Amino acid sequence: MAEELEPEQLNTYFALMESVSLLHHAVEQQVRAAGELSYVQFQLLARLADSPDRQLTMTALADGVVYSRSGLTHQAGLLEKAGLVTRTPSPDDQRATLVTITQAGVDRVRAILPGHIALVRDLLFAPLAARDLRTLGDTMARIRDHMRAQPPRSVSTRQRRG
Amino acid sequence: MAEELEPEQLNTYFALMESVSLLHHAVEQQVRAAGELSYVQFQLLARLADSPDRQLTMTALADGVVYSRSGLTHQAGLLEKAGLVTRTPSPDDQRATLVTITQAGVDRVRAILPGHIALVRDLLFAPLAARDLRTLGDTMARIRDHMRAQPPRSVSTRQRRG
DNA sequence: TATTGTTATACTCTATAACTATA
DNA sequence: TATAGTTATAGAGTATAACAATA
Repeated sequence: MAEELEPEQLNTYFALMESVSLLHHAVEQQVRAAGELSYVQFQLLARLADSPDRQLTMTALADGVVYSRSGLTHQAGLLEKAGLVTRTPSPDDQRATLVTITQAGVDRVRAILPGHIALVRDLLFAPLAARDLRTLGDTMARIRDHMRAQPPRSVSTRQRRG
Repeated sequence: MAEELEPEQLNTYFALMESVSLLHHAVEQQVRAAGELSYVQFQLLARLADSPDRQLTMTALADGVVYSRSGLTHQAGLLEKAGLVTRTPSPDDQRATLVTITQAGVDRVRAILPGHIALVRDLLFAPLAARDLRTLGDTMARIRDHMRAQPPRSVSTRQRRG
């Protein structure tokens, strides 16, 4: 087992991190300009808009987007204050909070989406052939699933999700 | 002429963003645990350690890592206060500041690197075959170069064409 | 006891604008 | 005039720990 990454691995790692950093920076600006939301807030709303009944529990909503409970509480509070979501106790589990996107929230997502899609297409997919796209999608899905399955490493903080 | 992303594009976009988000979160923790640095600080030090004469101007150092001058000034100040870099006026251009990594800075990077490499290998490369790796590296390099070449969009103006 | 979520708090990061100085 | 960098400052994001309520 090599102690180092192969040069090819290192280059791949760097290219991946820089590309996504650039992409993230660009979409962050687009989302803020088109809808006055942070990217995290946009992701939360987009998720709710795509959910059955347009609602999710806090825990389900956090999954994959946010890494601390209090962070989500904070963001949900901001979205609620802006009238984009409502929070109600869950009838199924009295501990849980159901977050529901409002019509204003749906409208906000719709206002952001066309420019967002255009930007992602131009920045991320423009230089890819159809075959590259398929391969990239397969590879990233594999990596994502692998990472999701990793038990959080020994770090002091306890991770969400179980 | 599609107004939307193909489902395959959407899935690829999501898988890419979530994978890198998970990876970023993991390496951020590793870097902090092993060397008490943020990932940005680690990137800055690693870049300096790899540079000729172990030094770069502020502008060159910022490139690709940080998106505002003041942000870099702040980070460089923290690194300097920690004794990991020094800042001196450039002899070539009196306006420029040369940032030089100290031996303590090099040692810090070396303390972080083995665990960092192991983590990236386990999280990112473990599920990839040699062929996948090569393809991913090529694709991400192409995307990165494409994004680097994009003129920064004026976010206030609507994107034209596609 | 474990889980869901909130609160309070503190800290870091980032960005904008005004500024100095050099080219 | 344009560029390199700093300062001041303000706002947003995130995480920790303590907490209450429910399972």
